[in-house]
Amino acid sequence: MPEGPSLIIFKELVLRFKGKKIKDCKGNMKADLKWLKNKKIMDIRTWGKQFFFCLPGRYIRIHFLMFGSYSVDEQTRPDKNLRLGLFFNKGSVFIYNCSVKLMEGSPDEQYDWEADVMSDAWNPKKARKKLKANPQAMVCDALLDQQIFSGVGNIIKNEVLYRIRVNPESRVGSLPSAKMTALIKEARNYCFDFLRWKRKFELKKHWLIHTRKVCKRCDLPVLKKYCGITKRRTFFCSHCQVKYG
DNA sequence: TGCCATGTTAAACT
DNA sequence: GAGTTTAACATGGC
Repeated sequence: MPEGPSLIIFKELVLRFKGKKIKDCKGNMKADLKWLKNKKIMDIRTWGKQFFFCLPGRYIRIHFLMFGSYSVDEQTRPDKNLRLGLFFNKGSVFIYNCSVKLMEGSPDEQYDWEADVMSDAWNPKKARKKLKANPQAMVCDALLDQQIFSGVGNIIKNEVLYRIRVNPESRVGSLPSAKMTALIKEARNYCFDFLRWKRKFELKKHWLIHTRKVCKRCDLPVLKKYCGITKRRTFFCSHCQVKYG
């Protein structure tokens, strides 16, 4: 669930509640649930891996973390682990196992939409500038930096680096200009491929390196290592992916 | 069956 | 106080 493209699918699923009033709400989230009652959903947005129900003067921020899940128009009663359940005149949204917070203001004032790889406002030049500001960072860490590539997660990181043939432990500042361009371009491109495959429930089928044992290009064993300061699971081919810096 | 993981925050350390 | 490590969240897949 958690990576950026998956949030787009969720957003599309609940978009019909935009403009609707919350008739009732339930759940164990740490917030004043009563306040939500009778509030109108002014807008529904995402920023990377974060999801927002915008209300007058406040917004609900949902982060699905690693295991978060949702269901829309569930026919049965929500189970006891329900974090947040919103009931409308027609339909409902249930959220489980995730971080839910009621925030002041509007997400518009608080998030840089140009950093969201799934957004129309995505600004590759700005990403390049941010990358150059921290040249000693490893590319595997840079791709997971939500301030630069909001929405990119670990699977996307691995696949992007394999696509552009760059070793995950390369230093950002040592990348040739063309590779830097490819990095930024593919980070977004892959997210849209991810989205397309995810819709068809065939995401895994398209993984070229993530969790694979053997490199598809050269047949050598794929390396698995917990790279960078993020120490996330990283799969790569040391033969096909060039190390810079 | 048990371990591990698409993620982030905050507490608990040094 | 700073930077770093660990715990917590909780479930499905292998």
